[in-house]
Amino acid sequence: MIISPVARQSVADAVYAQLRDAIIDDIQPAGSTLPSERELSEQASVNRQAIREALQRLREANLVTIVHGGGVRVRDWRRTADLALLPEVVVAADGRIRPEPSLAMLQLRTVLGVDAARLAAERITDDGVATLRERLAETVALHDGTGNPSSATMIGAYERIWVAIVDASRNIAYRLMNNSFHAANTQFARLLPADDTARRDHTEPYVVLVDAIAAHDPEAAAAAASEALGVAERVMTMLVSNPG
Amino acid sequence: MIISPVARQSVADAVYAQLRDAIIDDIQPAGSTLPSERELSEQASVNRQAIREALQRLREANLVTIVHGGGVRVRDWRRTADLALLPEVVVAADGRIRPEPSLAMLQLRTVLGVDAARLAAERITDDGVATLRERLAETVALHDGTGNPSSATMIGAYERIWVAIVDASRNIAYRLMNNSFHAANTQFARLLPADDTARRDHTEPYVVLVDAIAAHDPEAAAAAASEALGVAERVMTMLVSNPG
DNA sequence: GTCCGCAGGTGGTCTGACCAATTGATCGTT
DNA sequence: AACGATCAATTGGTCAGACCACCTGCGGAC
Repeated sequence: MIISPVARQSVADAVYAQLRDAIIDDIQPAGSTLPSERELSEQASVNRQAIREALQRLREANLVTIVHGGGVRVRDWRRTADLALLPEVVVAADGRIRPEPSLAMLQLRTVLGVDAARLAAERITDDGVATLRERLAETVALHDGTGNPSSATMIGAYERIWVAIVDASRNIAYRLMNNSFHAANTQFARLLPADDTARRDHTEPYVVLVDAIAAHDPEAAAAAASEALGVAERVMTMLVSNPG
Repeated sequence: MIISPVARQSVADAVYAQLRDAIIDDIQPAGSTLPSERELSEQASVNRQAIREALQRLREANLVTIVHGGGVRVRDWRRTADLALLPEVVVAADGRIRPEPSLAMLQLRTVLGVDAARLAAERITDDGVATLRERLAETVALHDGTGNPSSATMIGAYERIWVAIVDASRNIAYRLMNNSFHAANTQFARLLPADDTARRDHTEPYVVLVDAIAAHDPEAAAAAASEALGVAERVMTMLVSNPG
């Protein structure tokens, strides 16, 4: 038997997660003031330093403002937080997937992916094409093989194709954005049922996509990307809308 | 005379900024190990707690991995950091604008803006239209007025139009993304020359854009958004390419 | 009534200690 | 010599208590 590694989270991590979820879930509404550091440390039975680390991270995430001598105020995260919060938003505190933000994310991913593919077709180098074909071959092999890859393995394989595409687009903003999606996808992979449609073969549109990019055909690449991501979007939409 | 408020930053903030810039600038390359907390605190002549807060924030930003008893390793931020880092990337440690990431960001903003406009045209409510027209009127008034608004004021006015559009698109991912752009724009506003083209009147395409969204015409809205953002992109491209 | 000043509360910094995990050298066994 | 168990040094994690810097609001002086 294989046991999964124990998730060790520090005290500060736990405090941070609690406060973050309370803010996202509007339990601690925007504009309200958090208890003082000393009070929080007493409530949580932890040292004040741990509280401080958590609060500073909340500030980094633009979830609160901290005023020296004043206090800690909750901000309206919808108006201040950035995309880094998305992976936390798509999963509720109780571990369930939130349908609405999830679909919003998939929509954004499609738009970005289509344009990244277009850009990649314009800018890709010979080395980039080689890498891309390699990633595609690995993904196809996973489906053809006699093994029984997990859905997380499959999602990872498709993600690596996209990493290669975004790399080829030579746009650091697209790159960072793709990293945000990766974090959110990791959340999904943990939660989706083990035997789901993610393991079915969706490689056909990717073959077309890679060929279009390699041929330096931006419009064809965009169309193929739209197709490839549209499939994923529909699958995920279904899974998210009626879980289980 | 009016003096600008002094930027008070805590020691932990200063440490964080230093380490972050060292990582982004590859002075502390990916894979390398940072000095121990005790050593850093000695080097910087600050408390170990301040060092810890900075390191935890670096971890939050996916710039380093921390292993209990192991050490602090620098990650490849291009592959791990998310869009929240973009505002830090567009401005170098010495305060100068980095052209390449800046153009990448503007490109991404155009793609997202066009799609947000399309979505807004489909989903906007009557209340949303009213808010949008109000924001537009405020921006137009700034140009028509006899006052002499700063470029920061103008940038803020255009940003509020976009906030209204993104709100109307009812997509939380687009919303968070727009917040990331706002942070980056704030950086720009601080650095751009006081008397620049940002203060010129760019409202015409926005009038068309708002009308198209109000008329629930997605394609016209997308075209107008492309026009409006294209202008901004060209202006910024010029400013960024040959500063001063 | 208005204004000033002070006291109490809040975040920011510091010191020093101990706990927990990793690492690598050491030493013994095979 | 190769391997493995052991242990000490190193590093991150937590804790306690103190003091400084800043903000706020109450109360007294005017």
